[in-house]
Amino acid sequence: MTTDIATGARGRTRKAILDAAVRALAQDPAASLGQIADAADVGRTTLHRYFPDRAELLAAVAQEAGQQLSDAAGRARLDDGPGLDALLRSCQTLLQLGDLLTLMFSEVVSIEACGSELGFTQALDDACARGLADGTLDTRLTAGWVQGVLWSSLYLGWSELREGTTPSHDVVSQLLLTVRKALAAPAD
Amino acid sequence: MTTDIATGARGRTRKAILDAAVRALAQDPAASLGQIADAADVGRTTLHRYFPDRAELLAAVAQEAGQQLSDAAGRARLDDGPGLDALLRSCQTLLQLGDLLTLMFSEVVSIEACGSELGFTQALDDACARGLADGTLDTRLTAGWVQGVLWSSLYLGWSELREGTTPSHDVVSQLLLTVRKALAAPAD
DNA sequence: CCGATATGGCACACGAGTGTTCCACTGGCT
DNA sequence: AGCCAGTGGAACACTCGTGTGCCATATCGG
Repeated sequence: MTTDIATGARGRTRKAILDAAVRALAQDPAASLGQIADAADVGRTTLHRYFPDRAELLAAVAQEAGQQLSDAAGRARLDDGPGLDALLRSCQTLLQLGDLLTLMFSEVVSIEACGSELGFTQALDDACARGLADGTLDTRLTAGWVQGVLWSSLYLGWSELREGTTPSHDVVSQLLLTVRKALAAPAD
Repeated sequence: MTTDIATGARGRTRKAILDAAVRALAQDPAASLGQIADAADVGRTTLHRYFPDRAELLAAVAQEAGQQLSDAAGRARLDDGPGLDALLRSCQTLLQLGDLLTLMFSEVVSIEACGSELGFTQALDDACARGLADGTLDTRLTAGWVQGVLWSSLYLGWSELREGTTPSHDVVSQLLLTVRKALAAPAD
């Protein structure tokens, strides 16, 4: 407990490196350790002191991503209410992951690898299945396709958001609108 | 004309290298020239004979992509009929680009760089504007967002297709269904 | 004040990818 | 046969990222 993972100087710089890694890798999936160290305002030596390998750094980033992912899923209350509403809520919370979304889509870290550990993937599957069963989702679509629409739309939203030219509110409203229209069961 | 770009042995191996580059770079955006040469069943020396630089190879790939892109756009007849229908047609033709889509999304090749030259970007913009004006597209959406939905859905469809687990016909039908529902103007 | 901890800079060795050069081989053509 | 374009392989030098070790410096707590 004297050297906890989040205590004092060690914890602070560790987090700084991790954050910088997410930022730098999102901007360039092949960013060198030197670039990451620079982004963290840290010497490359120090980076190696915390993460001996590039692989270990990536693993730590993946773990961090998994944590954020399951936090966002928790905030979305995936188990509550109609399936479609749960998915739309998760759109909003997942959008806050920011650069982590870029990392998942550029496959620097795999969604399955860090999401499955904490049951996130399972919760999302369940929400899709529930939505197809409770009549809120279009049954002409596969559960897998529904998830795919969610992720690709999320990526689109984050791209627009990162661009900075569209106000955050407009992005969210257009995102929710298109996803709902695309996935909702037909009126008749 | 004795040494045209597509004539005889030189043209054939050039095309083989280009195709292999698309394949290899789609699978791994950081593929080495050696890997590309292997994929083309060609010595690395030969590859350098055709494309002295890695940059030149990438430029050639981009040009090829631009050509394919504008061909697909032509087949989709972007200027004909209601805007929404034109976009749905382009979904189908663009899906045939295959690995080239992966290259565009992994930003090995930028859509703007190779698409703008041939007026493809312009034609797509026009189709979106026409759709918003003729009442086939949902006017609550931005033209930019409409294009974004098109591309991200296209990426989703190609991902499923490449996976190989879903039959081609099912992918196309789900793709067209979700895109149409997402972008179509509301019934009332 | 002093020691422990954390950090930064520097230098080194190592491997991978790249671009170049040179030479040998094969095929088709006259 | 000889010629020649096209090709493949080996060798080389160069760059860049990586991982390691060492030493000087700063900062915090006693």
